[in-house]
Order: sequence, then C-alpha cells, then structure tokens
Amino acid sequence: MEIFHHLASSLLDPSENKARFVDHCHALHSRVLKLPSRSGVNNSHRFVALALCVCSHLCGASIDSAFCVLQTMAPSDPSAEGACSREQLAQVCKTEWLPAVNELNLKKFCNDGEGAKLRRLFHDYYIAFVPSILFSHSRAALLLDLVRENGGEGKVFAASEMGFREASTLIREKTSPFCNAIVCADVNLICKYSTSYQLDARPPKWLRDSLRDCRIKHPSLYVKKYEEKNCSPAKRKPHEANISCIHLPSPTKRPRSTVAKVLTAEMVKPAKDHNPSFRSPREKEGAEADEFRGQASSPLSSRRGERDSKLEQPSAKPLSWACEIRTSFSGGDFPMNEKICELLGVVQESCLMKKDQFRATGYQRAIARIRALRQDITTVDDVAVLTSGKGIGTKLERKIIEIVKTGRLLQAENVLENAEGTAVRQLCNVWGIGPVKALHLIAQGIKSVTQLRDAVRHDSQILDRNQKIGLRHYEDLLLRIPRRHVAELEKFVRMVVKSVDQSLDITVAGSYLRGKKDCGDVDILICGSSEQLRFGFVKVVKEMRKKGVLTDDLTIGQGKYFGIFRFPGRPHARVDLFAVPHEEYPFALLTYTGSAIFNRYVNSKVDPNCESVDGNCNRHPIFGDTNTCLLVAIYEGR
DNA sequence: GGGCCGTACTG
DNA sequence: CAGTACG
DNA sequence: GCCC
Repeated sequence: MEIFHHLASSLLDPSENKARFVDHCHALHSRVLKLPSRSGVNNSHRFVALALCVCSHLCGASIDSAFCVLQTMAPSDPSAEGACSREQLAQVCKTEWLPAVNELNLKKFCNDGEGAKLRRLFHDYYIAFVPSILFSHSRAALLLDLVRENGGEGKVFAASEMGFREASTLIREKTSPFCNAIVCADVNLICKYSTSYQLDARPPKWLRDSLRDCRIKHPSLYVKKYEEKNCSPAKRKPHEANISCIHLPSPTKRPRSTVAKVLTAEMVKPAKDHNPSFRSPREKEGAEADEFRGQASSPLSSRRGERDSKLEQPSAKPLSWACEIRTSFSGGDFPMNEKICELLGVVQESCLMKKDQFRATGYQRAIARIRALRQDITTVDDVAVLTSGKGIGTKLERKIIEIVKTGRLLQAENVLENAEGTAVRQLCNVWGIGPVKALHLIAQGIKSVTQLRDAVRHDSQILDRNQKIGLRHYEDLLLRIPRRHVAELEKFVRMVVKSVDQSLDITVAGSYLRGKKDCGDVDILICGSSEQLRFGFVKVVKEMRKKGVLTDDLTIGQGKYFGIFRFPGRPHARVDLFAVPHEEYPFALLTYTGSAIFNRYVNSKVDPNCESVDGNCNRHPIFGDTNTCLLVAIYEGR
C-alpha cells in the first residue's frame, strides 16, 4: 500500500481526491488478499502489478514505462525487486488488474491540472527511460541532460503522447546521432574527460546548432584545439581547514601526446553513417547474433519479444552501441549464478591479496559477465553460454563446471580455510589498507581488526591518518548503502549546494546511477562553471561539515573530496564529491558513472598514437559497433 | 610470453 | 617513489 | 585469470 500512498501524495494534491483515490486502492488491496496464490506470484507482486496498472491507466502508457516510473518513485520497495520477473508482473497486470482498474476509472480523480501534472511527471521519466532501451539506463541520464541543454527536447521527445512505438522510432532517428555527437566524440577526448583539456565554452555554439538541426554546419567548425593548461595550484591538505578555493581544471599531466588533439566533423555524423547495422537490425541473424542479443539486451528490451507480437513493432532494434552494456541484474532470481559469483569472488579476492591483480581482473570480468546473465546456469550445458563469449576461458570454465556439478569450489574452500588469507582479507577491508600494508601488519602479529585497534592504541604510528579513519569506521563502511539513503543524501547535498550557489547543481553518479539496489559509496558530481566551483565547491564542503554531516575528511584534492558522512542514526558511509565544470560534464559523468570495468574497456580503446586529425582518431568504441560489444556484457562491475 | 586503464592523492 | 584509491 |  505504501506505493499507493506514495503515488497519491506525489500525484494528487487536493486531499479529498487523494483520500478517495486511496480508498479505491484499499478496495483493490483487499481484493488482492482474496486471490489464490500462484506459483512465483505472491501478493506483494500483485500489489506491484496493481500499482503498475494504476500508473498505466492514469497515464495511458505501457506497463513497461509504468514499471520504470514506479521503480523510480519507490525504488527501494522490496517487493518491486522480488523473485517475480517483469514478464510475470506484466502477465498479472493483464489477467488480474487491468479490467478492474479500468472499471474503476481512476482518471476521475485527476482534474485537468492534476492530469497534466501527472502526465508531465510521466513524461519526464519516459524521456529518461525510453532511451534506456537503446542506451544503458545510466547513459540515458547523460543523454537526457545533453539533449535538454541543447534545446532538442520538446519536439524530439514528445514520447508519452505518441506511445512507445513512435517514440522509439524518433529516438532511434534523433538521439543516437545526438549521443554519438557528444559523448562519443573522440575516445581520446572522452578518456581525458576531465583534466587534460579545457574547452573554451559550453556548450559551444557550433555544437549546439548542429545538435538542434541534426546536421553538420560548417565542417571547419568542428575542428577544435585543446591546449594543455599548465597551472599548478598549491597543494592543500585535508586537515588544513582554511582552504577557500580550489583550482579548476586540475593541472594536467599528460602521459601521452602533447600535440593538440582535434575533434573532427565526424563526431556529429548520424550514427547510421558509421554503423551499417544501425538501421538494418535483422541483417545478420545467425546463431551468434541471436545469442548476443539474448545475453546483452537491457532490462527493458528483454520484453521486446512480447511487444513485438502485440504491437507489431516494425524493427526491434538489436544492440548497436557498446554502451548498451547490460548492467548486472539484481531483480532476477538466479541462485546458481549467485553461487558461482560468490565462490569465484572468493578466489578473486585472494588473488588481489596476493597482489596478483591481473588474475583478479580476470575473475572480476568473469563474475561481472555471469551477473549480467539473465538465465541461471544450472547444468553443464548452460556453461557453454559463457564460454562462447569472451572473458571466460578453459580454466574458469572448469571451475564453473565444478561449482555447477558439486555446488562447491575446492579452491575457494582452501582460501577460506587459510588463516593468513583471512587475516589479509579482513585488514584490507579497512579503507586505506591494501595488501602490502596488511602483510606488514601480519608480520607484526596483527591478524585482525580487533588486534589492530589494540595495537594502534599502543603505537599510533603504525597507521597513517586515513587508515586510522578507515579503522574507526570499519564496521560502518562495510555496510552497503540502500538507494533510499543515497537519494536522501542527494536531496540534502543539493539543498546545501543550492544554498551556497543557486547556479550549481549536483548529479549522483557511480553505482547509484547505474541503478544498483545498494551502493558501496556515494559519488556526487557538483556541476557549475569553473569560476563558481572555484569557491563554491569548497564552500559546499565547509557547509556540509558545519551541518555535521561530514564526520571525517580523507582527502581534498583538485576538485575532489573524499570523506565520510553520516546522517543522524545511520551508519557512516563514504562519500566522494567531484567538482565538475560544465565543459567537462559529459565526460566526467561518463567516467564517474563507470563501471570501473567499463572505463577500462573504454580506456583500452584509446589509440596512444592518435595525435592529430585523421580518420583513425574517431573510432566510436563506446557507442560502437555491435561486433565489439559482444564482450561488453562483462564490463559491468559492481 | 607479455600485455592487461588512466589518474591522483599520501607519506 | 610505492601504495592505495577513484570510476 | 584471459587474450593475442
């Protein structure tokens, strides 16, 4: 019922309407309780389904979009992520609720104004989510932002009015070039997103114009030079509280070329020009393509099949962009996959402890790939699904088969029994302590966090400043942060930021933006012009400290702040603040949204020899061709 | 057998 | 510089 | 660990 109250309070202002609305929902609610239970569908699923129907009915939108709206409005509602698949929910909607909801005619509770408000609300999410079929949902936010900033919004995205089919066509027509144009520009540029270059202005007019018209204006305009800035701001230490400004952009250490880089006109070409498969999705069918499609489609597109048959949607778009990386799927119920990931995770961690980072990366990629799967690996035959792609070779295959067959992994058990390994693992969980430090400590006879605390009491020299902070909050920092708490922090920080400078705004990036159901830390981008950030960023930090939310500072660097926050009555948690000038925003958002594995993938595509205008400069690996993203399911980390 | 991301802070 | 961290 |  909470969902309905939520729904009612967000949508219906006059309390009379609201009460009646809730009454009707109560009626539906009691109807739910009388329904017989069916396999895989419990009553909480029914509530969700009911809420979906209400949404859908009120807005005249598809159940799928309703799902997105609902998820956003009540993201932490546990029933929304239960074992019931989206397909099942849709089924429940159709068979059990849609008639009842239509019959009630809930629309009468919204007068025109409210109806418009509701539609607007829906519309906003629609914009944000529809592209998530074409782009992964985390990139969709980026797209949305860029599109809005460039005034392309209204016309292009009258999505909810048109219904899904037209919208998706439009988006395919318009937004892909948009996205390609900005974010994908030049991989080299993206990878240097924040610190190496400074654009003159944002958004440059030439770019704005061509985005608005979806056309290249004057080719010469697209050639832009990015010159190295070599200012070197003074270093500041976190405990020196009297910092008053930061320097943006950061001083640049350019590891590679020093030659000016260029953005070529190619970056604003529509995607179809680069990507022959863009428009002709069904060209390369074949078993491999099918499997890829099945494996790596985004959550929304997983229902494509159904929609196809129902609406006869002309061309279900296959993946064309490498950014459509499937994010690991938390809503599913794949016990064996989880088991495999858990056991491989143990081994992965042990590799990390042994400083065998590359082996660890190997495991990490494999785990991410399995997490992204939406089919449970229960038989040895299923394992073939994994080995046919990249990232999982013979040795991992053997281990996975072992797990599938026996439910155990000998190697993992050995690791867990190993006393030293356990000690290293525990110590490494302290923020600031890595494998080397852990081994040092063990050499001193310190084998657990408890012992470490004792030891520090006697000799505070054994840990540095940050490690002590990490140790102090050891237990708290191990906890994952529920989305709902992140959302609250977001609200709070935005409030603080606005109070410091109206023109600044924030974006919560990281795993939150990737839609994870909980997060290890919170990454917040504070966006504004360089000038405003220069003082504004530090003020924000100070202000938050003043309000008692920041309990410890870990580091304060050029435009970044790592620290620890706590809301009263809640555990401490890690928060990262990044000052992001407008001109860097798309790139910063891209990197800070991650995942880490995705970033590595992107970075690995950078051609170090690319130093000037030439065709090779503009490959588009992020939104690139399907062929390169078969691997991609594995790029979603935690 | 050799590669595996790029960057930035701390001490 | 190595170690640790960020995505 | 995987991939070339």
